[in-house]
Amino acid sequence: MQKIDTKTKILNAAEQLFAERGFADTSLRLITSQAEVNLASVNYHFGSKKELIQAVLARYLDVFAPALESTLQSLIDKQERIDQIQVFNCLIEPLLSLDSYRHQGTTVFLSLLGRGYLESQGHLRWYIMTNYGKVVSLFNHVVREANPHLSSEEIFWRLHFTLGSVVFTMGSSKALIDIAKADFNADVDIEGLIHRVIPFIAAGVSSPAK
Amino acid sequence: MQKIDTKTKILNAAEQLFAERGFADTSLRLITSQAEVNLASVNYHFGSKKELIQAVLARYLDVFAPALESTLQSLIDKQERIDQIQVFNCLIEPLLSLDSYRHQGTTVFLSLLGRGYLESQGHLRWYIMTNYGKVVSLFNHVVREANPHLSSEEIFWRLHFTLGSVVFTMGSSKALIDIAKADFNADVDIEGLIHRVIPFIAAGVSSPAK
DNA sequence: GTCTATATATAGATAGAC
DNA sequence: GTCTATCTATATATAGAC
Repeated sequence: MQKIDTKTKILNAAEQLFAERGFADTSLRLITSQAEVNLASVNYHFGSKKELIQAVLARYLDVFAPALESTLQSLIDKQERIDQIQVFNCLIEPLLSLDSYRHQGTTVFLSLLGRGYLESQGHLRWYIMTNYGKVVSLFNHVVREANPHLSSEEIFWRLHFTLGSVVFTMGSSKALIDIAKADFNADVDIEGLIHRVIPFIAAGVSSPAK
Repeated sequence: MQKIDTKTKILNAAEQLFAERGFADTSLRLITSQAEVNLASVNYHFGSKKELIQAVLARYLDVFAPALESTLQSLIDKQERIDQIQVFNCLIEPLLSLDSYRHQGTTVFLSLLGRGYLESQGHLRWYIMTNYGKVVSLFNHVVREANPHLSSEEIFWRLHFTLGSVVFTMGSSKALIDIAKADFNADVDIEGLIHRVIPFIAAGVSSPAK
């Protein structure tokens, strides 16, 4: 049994609860009792609940953003002509590697991302563009290369439709996986879900302009 | 100036605030001050915040569900072979008619739906299936007819991806429309957004099975 | 049905002993 | 760094006068 410091215990408990219940519905008392630490330690280590939320997200983004940048750069370096499906395949490994980084890391990260967008009234979007704008731009650029028939604006919208599919599904993935088990006797895990959603969004993004 | 009763004033204020800020972040005090009614009237008319949330959703679902059922039934009656894009076109009129039913009704409804799914930990899903299960099943049935190459399970997942695209985009539509204006000098309204998302989800849903 | 006043619970945050 | 105890604000909900 390794010793985990208080700061990490708080982050671990907070990310699970935030992902499951959302930010507003998760009190500091719930987090600290789950983490088995003292209530006051949250403010000591993080200053406020808002800063705790940022720290939880940053821990994932600091792993995910460089990983995605790396797979995208490999794709760019490898060949001239970039194929649509390859672009989205670039997401798979960085997303799934979060599952070995943290228990259920992929689901947690995507849930947090979705909740952050919907609950924070735009603050998260600003935070991500400010701190991780480089890889967002790179992803945009590569999608554009793969879809020369689409305008920047059309790509802007379609990438948001994509984001919606992914974060909404992952945000309810626990419930959906249970339903799939009950109704279809199907065992789906997060990896299976990602492999289902990639063809869906790839087809949507590269569909002919209206 | 027509006279609006207290109950309706509360519903009108609540739906706007719930759609913009989410359920947990919207207090009864905020609702009643916006509605210019007394705080105690919420409990008098609705019993509790939870029942108010249900009433807000029910007001939309009671309009939307029969309208969708009607357009789907027309499609079934009209012809033998059902085309994929026609199925999703069945959504357009029932969704847009909410905009004349209530100010920004389409956006509000889809925001509430998305937030309900993500914030209520499955209660809303149960509520919808219990009270409006008939039209959900009908929609599922028609999608299946239009996509005989897909299994029920595959359709189950793809319709959730679809739902995610729609509710996530609409839930942030105000911010996204602002960004589109700033970055692309594009004027997009809710109708334009729906006409953008329909081809996206239609392509995704009917894409070849993996 | 609508109001004031208040009961009751819970939230985030902090002071100060150890 | 960690604890107990507590401050302060705000939440939902209700009792009872009008």
